[in-house]
Amino acid sequence: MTMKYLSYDGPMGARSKRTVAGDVWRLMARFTLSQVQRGDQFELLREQGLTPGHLKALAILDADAPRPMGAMAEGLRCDASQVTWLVDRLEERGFVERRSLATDRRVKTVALTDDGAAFRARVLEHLYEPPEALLSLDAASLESLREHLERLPESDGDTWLGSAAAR
Amino acid sequence: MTMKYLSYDGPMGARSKRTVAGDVWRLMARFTLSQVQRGDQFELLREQGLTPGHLKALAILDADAPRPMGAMAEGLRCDASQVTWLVDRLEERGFVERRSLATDRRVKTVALTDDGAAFRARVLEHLYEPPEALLSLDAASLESLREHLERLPESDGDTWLGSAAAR
DNA sequence: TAAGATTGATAAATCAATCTTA
DNA sequence: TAAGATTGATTTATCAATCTTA
Repeated sequence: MTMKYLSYDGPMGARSKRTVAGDVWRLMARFTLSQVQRGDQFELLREQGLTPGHLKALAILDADAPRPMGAMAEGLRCDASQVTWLVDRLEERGFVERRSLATDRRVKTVALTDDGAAFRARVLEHLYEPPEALLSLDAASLESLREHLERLPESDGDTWLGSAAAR
Repeated sequence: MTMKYLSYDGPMGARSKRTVAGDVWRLMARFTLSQVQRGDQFELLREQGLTPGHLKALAILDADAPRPMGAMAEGLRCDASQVTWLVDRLEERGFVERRSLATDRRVKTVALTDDGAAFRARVLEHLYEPPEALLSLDAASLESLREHLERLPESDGDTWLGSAAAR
């Protein structure tokens, strides 16, 4: 409020809002990224010699609907060659299988196996476990956070685990 | 409330709190990671042919206090050899310089140059700019988010940009 | 020709030697 | 011997051919 005359972003409200948004972004990014870096979420994957990219690949597969590799690359926001590599590893472990598409023989689709669907479920459940640090907040704070975070716009696509490469 | 008798996490309060925390974690992680993946924050770095790891390295340097490479590896939670590589690139661009420590000639410290300090400031400022999506929330929501996020415990160390490698 | 998947080349990370100084 | 930095080997990503089918 004391900076009213220093603002050049427009009226006081706008300046203040941007500042608060900056604080929120810094706090949220710091917390999330330092938690992700701890990597507890990826234990199960590492046991299998897989990377966070493989989790992302599993996450965008649907047990009932084999998905073309090209569509996976789009969903993962990564290069087609990376999908080749990811699917190679997943196939070696018996989590997915490639199928040829009868209607267009250029296309290969990727289908989850039963093992793959089970592993996918376990690893996603583990991923979604809230970090201990969050539980140090009281119930009312958590409710409030949920309420406001729910208002954020959806990011387009299904890229919430970061690039296939990111960890 | 309808699940009271299914809970095995203890009293209803505990079960409910963990569930809410899970929602918060999912919402927060999804938002943060999809924003980071867009990579707008790293434009300035890419122009210089540098990676998010280099930003992290710059971020933990202090213009007034050269830092031993070993201490950087600790701060960055990465291998010493990665620090060698990061500092090589930063030195090529004139952003830092290696110095030998007179009191222990095994140690090399890394000092920001004037150019490095200026670049560090620009790039951090850019990084801290809140994403547009956050500004779609109203001022009251943002204030509430800030208030509650501020209660989160500090992550130990200064690793908030993720591993030196992560993007 | 172009679309879709793969292979090969390079970049950026981790892990295991190596080399210098304490 | 051990600590600190570097170099080399391997893994995981990106970018540029290549190979097959439409």
